[in-house]
Amino acid sequence: MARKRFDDSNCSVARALNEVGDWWSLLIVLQAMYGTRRYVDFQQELGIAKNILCDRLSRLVDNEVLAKVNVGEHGARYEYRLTDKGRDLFPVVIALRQWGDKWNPAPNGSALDLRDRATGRPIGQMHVSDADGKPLTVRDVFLPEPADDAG
Amino acid sequence: MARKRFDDSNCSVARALNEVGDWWSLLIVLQAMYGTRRYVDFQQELGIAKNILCDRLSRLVDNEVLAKVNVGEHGARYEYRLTDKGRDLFPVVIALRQWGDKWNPAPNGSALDLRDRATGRPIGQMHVSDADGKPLTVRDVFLPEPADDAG
DNA sequence: AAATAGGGTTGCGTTACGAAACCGAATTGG
DNA sequence: CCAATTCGGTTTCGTAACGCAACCCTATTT
Repeated sequence: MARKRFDDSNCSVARALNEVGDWWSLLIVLQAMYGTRRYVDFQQELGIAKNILCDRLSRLVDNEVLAKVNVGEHGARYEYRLTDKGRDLFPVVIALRQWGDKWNPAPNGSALDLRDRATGRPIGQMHVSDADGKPLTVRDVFLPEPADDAG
Repeated sequence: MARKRFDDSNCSVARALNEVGDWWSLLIVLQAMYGTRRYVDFQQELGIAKNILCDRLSRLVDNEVLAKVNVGEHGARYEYRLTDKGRDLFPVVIALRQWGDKWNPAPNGSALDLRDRATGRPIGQMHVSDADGKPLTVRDVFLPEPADDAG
């Protein structure tokens, strides 16, 4: 039986996981945010199998998270670039990173050190907040249940 | 060959995905945020196979995202409750939800409507920001590459 | 001409996933 | 007290995904 998919789910989290909810896709997006654009570079830097990389890249392109651009002068040379949709995953990736740093610190103790390129200052901790910026926890928020299906 | 795992990865995103990076785990956490605590309720509300649910629940318990509590009066009745670590996934889930709502709106057009329980006001859009709250895009931030391995 | 790099595809074995069946303890109903 | 149902799983089995290695074609470099 096919792996469950949630294209038609009423829950946007489920639909989001449908596109980037597997082991590799978010890591590829992260790597793209590091500046990686070439197939071979993704392959070497992530240590991912080539067929899996092909599959994930084309799926991300299908979902318009990445754009495949032919940059070859004579023949074909491709770049996979983040789209606006892909760049919009930035908060997701950073939230995951901060969670991982907090609860599963690196074995070697190296800390998160993301900084504003312009000012050199570290980025702030992400939080859910109301319109005024007041932080909200899961208990403060009313989460309407989805209508009927998964998630 | 075994599915690649990233327990020892130098990248906190990879380590985070190691714990909640599969199809179901985040949906289970989300469901727990909705208030679900019982095995059967997870099973029915998510439509997940029982063996997969068992596996994911015990893995989430192992990773201390959920806590398994025996609430039985006479015999054994269990509840799976979010830990602090699990509740800390709130920004991740909300960021994913907002991304999904923006780029893959629900087929039926129903919008996100998360509100502060106290004030009744909707929650704000999540963003990466500097210490003063100034929003930062992926281009504004210097992302140090991990030392050597995946992600 | 040979070697190398880029961007894949194909085969094959192992692992994970999903559905359904089954199971023992606990609870509920009569 | 007995039967049926609920709870929280485990087992079995077929399919899908993953990971590796090998191969392939084109283009560039030596």
